[in-house]
Amino acid sequence: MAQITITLPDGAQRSYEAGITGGEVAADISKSLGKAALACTINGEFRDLSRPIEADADLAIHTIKDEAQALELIRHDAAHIMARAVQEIWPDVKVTIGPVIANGWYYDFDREEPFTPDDLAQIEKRMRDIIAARDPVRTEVWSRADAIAHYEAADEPFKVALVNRIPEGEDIRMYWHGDWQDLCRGPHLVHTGQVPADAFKLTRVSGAYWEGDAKNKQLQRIYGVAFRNRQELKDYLHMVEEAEKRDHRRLAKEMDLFHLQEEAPGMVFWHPNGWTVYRALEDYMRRRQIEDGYREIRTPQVVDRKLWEASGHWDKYRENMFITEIDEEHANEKRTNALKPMNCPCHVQVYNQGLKSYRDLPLRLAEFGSCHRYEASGAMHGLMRVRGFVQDDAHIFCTQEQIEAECAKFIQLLSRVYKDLGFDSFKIMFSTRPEKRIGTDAEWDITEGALEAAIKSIGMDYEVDPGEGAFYGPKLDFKLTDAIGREWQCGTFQVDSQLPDRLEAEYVGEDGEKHRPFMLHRAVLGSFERFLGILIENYAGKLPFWLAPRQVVVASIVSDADEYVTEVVENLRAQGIRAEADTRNEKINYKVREHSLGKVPVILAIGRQEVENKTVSMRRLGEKQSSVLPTGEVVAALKGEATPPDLV
RNA sequence: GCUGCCGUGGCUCAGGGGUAGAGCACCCCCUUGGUAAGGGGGAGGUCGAGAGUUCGAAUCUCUCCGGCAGCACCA
Repeated sequence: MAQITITLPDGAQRSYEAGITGGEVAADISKSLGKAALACTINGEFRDLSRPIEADADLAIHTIKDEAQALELIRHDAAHIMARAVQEIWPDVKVTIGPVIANGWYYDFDREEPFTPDDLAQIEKRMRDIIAARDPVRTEVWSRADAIAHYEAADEPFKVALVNRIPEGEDIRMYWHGDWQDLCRGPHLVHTGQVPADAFKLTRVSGAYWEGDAKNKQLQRIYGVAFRNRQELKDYLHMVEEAEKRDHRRLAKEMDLFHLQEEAPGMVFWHPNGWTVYRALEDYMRRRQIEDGYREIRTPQVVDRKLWEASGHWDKYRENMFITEIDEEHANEKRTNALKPMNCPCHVQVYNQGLKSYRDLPLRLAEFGSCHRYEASGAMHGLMRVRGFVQDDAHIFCTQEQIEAECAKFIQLLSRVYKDLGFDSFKIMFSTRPEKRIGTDAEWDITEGALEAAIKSIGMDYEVDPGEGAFYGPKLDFKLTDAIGREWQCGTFQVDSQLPDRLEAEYVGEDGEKHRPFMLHRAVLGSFERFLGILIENYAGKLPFWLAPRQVVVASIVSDADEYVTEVVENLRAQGIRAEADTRNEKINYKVREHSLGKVPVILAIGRQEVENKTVSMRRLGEKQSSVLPTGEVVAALKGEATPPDLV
């Protein structure tokens, strides 16, 4: 038998007979490692411990201490154990796929009856039985024909489809524990007892389409989460709770920002507090854009279908549009209008008024454009996905040569804005021509080429997202990362030669001839509604001072202080600070609690001493301590803090 | 839109075939109290809408509307 050399991560080398397995090496190194081993990495490939090693190799043995590998294995095996539990309880349920996802896994089943919460409890219990049985995991490589024959005999049509999809040359691998068997790439644990019985939880059920396609059959998906030990599971569940606390829908109630109601699904009723934040953000954006050479315009919201037919929206986008008709009884003319879902066609109308010269380009037309889109009922979500919203939209009409400079200028604006709003990093995605598109390949070559040249010249990293462009042109999408690591796609920059063509935009060039301009669609925030949702969640409601709806509450401790409280509020307001008095007949504890829950950044408490000394007792949100300071000093300091970042 | 769950006073929620309950908020009274809920009293709901079953429906059934979670969608 040939001898091979196994090199361990610390550089140590050991000699074994060819065909030895990772598990045997682990046991040979030490008895305890043999027991603790979960899986291994052979020459960089994540493998079962039972995989024979036929030639010299680098080998790493993984135990529960290797977090990434251990979690992958635990979650993956938990998925299999769950599928087995389900089939043991309901033998007629068909299995499909069960991948590992963030924090856990899911498995899709084909079953007529949906799973109920009681079912979940029953499945969990059966899973613990399987774990307690410590069934060894065994694997074999099968031929495609055998695998298909097996799954046809077992009446598992989805597995047949999966086997057929495995590329030629790749192993078709079967796994067993107990009598249960599944098709899987692996690797898996050594036995089912290595999944911690007290560190997983089935979290929810939902429908999910086979192959993610709404045209296909809907399956029943069960989600689970799994960790290495009970504490990690507890920590995770705690984190989920914390994330729920920063849900903008919940905070909106606590802070009295806005509400939604049945009569206008997906349309926001902004309350005074929420609208104050909205306006602070809008005013800021307006200043930033004007500073950057944009001209602001305003275009109609209800527009005849003729324009949408010309732009292509009637054809490509109608199912997402609100269509309006005038009541026949009263109308003496009959026309069909649509609420605008986008601003671009209207902006071209503004551009088209009067003959444009190359000297007018680039022309940057901005609009905080109110748009309406008929979103699927299940898509709506607080402020994040609404049917009526306002974009910080603008269209730049320019020549091909100007695209690069405009792109650079836009990214500079976007970086500045994100930074001002508390987001330090963002990712750029470059989306190229999609399957369904208008325009010729030659036109796409031009727009894609121009956009990629622009992003390259800026020298920032970007990822390519093939086929994800808009139907009229390629785009850059900008994804920012929030305080708890979630990514949000907000900004966009799109190159379009189609719409200027369809709506016949033109300019007179140096040569005296008429030319088509390019049109750059761009937004920094995306929609104000959504961006405010992101801001609220990012700051967990504790908005920066300049954005806070109520910046200061001045509260009296005794009613003798009421008069001075009013005076201080007037002083603050004179400096443009959003201040309110709280002279209610309540104790200071009560007032502090209420305004803290309302996320007011600064509370100024005033008692007899403060009145006497012309001071205030200042307490900042989140701090336990308060400090007594001269009123004038506090007003001046807060005035500084209230200044928006672009005016500092 | 699809699957599941949910819809009770302003908010959070309990109840559940015999015509409604709590806490908080609100109003009134007492209390003037130093940094996250002082005390007492009062008012407030045809239980999402419509239809059906029943002697009787908020409670059971169906349809619709809305919400939540996920899926699909997000040019």
